Amino acid sequence: MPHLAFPSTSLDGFKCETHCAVRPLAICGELGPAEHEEFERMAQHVRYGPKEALFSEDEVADSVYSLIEGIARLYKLLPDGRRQIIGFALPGDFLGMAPGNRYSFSADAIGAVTVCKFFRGPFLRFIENRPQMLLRMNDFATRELSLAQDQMLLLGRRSAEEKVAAFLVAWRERLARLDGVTKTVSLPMGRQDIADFLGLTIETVSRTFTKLEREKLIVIVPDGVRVLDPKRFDALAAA
Amino acid sequence: MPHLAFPSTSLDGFKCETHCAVRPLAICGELGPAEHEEFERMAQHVRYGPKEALFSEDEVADSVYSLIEGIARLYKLLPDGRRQIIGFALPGDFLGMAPGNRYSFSADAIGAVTVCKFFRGPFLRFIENRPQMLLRMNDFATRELSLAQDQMLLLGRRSAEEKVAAFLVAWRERLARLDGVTKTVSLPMGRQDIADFLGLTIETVSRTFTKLEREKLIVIVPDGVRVLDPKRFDALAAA
DNA sequence: CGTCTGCTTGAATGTGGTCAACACACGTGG
DNA sequence: CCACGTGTGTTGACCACATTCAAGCAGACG
Repeated sequence: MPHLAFPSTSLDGFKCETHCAVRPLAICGELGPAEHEEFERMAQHVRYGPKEALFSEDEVADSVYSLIEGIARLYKLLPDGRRQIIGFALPGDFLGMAPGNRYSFSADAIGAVTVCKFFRGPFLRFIENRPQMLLRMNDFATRELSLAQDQMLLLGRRSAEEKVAAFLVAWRERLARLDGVTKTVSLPMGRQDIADFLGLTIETVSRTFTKLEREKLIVIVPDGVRVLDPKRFDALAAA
Repeated sequence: MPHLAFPSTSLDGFKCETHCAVRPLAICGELGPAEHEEFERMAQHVRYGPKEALFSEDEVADSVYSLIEGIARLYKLLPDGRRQIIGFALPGDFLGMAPGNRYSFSADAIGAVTVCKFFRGPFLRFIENRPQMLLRMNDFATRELSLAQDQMLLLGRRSAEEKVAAFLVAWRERLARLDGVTKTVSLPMGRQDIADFLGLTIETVSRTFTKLEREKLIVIVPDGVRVLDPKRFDALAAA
């Protein structure tokens, strides 16, 4: 068993109004003060340590989650252990909607993670007569779907080098939404995670990073890369 | 230019109430008689011939579509022409929701196709105060997303043989929702389409079909396959 | 007939995978 | 302090699976 740094705990002192930097991006971003108050009362704020599971595939989906802080990996497994990471969740992302009554994938924390957790029943009752919330849910789902389709194109039709380049470009853009544009792209996930996201092996990912560095496109730094030639880089990753 | 068998035409005589066999599965499946009447008045019924485009990636997304009859392929292209089919749309499927104001993929008819076409503006106005419709849209999006995630697992982590087997199993299940369970799976799409859906080449798909036939798992018939050993077959495709 | 188009088959090639060794940064405990 | 773990990432040599390139076949249609 991997060590679980600290177990999930409810944080009573945590108030979304004051702490939640990603509020405008999150599912609750457009609620008025009164409604947000009510919404907030349904929420449980929960922390997870590195590698701790938020939920697992095939579990009964009793909760939905709004990620506030940290990064989670979302993945599916084959019976023999092969893993495909279907996405990385960032602050503001909404997790846990399932087509049936069970989760269709697993999610666990990469570093330390904080979420707003809602029980499915109350959550659904809250949104079911609020068209604004439903529209926002639709936007989220549509955006997720579009990202998934981009990823299908990547997985099915791009070479290893294109996969890595496209990943770095896309990841940089997602981080830019939160932190603003930077030249140094931080990569909180490990090489194995990147490999499982891109449908490659860890060795190929490692080799490709080195190759991109030899070609003077990036510099590898601790927990990230620095992009040297954004122009040429975007071209490699071009859609 | 590929020949366009017959141009899209509006069918005034077509009434959804009488003809639309997939009504219960479609987006409009839960509308009451009065609301459905209003909904129907916004719809344009349009037919497309083989290979005709319903819409294309990057076009302004002015319409949404409910597929009534026939099959469409949904795909994305890379600048150099590589294609990834992201899905096949069947009767009852809902198409054309985009994250921005442009389509994020292209769709064209495989055989003859009939759709209900709605202009985006009126459609959004119709649903925006109907939580029931919004919930249904959410269900559709969630289901699509889940399929997309399954496909990512397939594209990233399965071998050619597993891809083909999984595709046939999944396709058979989707057809079963419409036509009921059958041993003969009809494949209206060509080998190239299957290849572009599975992230393979046409040669590999063809070889794999032959291999599965040699192994007495399937028999290849005109425009489809007959599944001989469902047990062993499902095992190959196992999630 | 001849010419399409779609599909299959064969042989050669190459990209990414597998297996193995090694480097390096962390611990922890002697 | 160093020896010794472990986990993570890099690199090399070899190999296999799927691709590429090329040819051939069957059916549809003029």
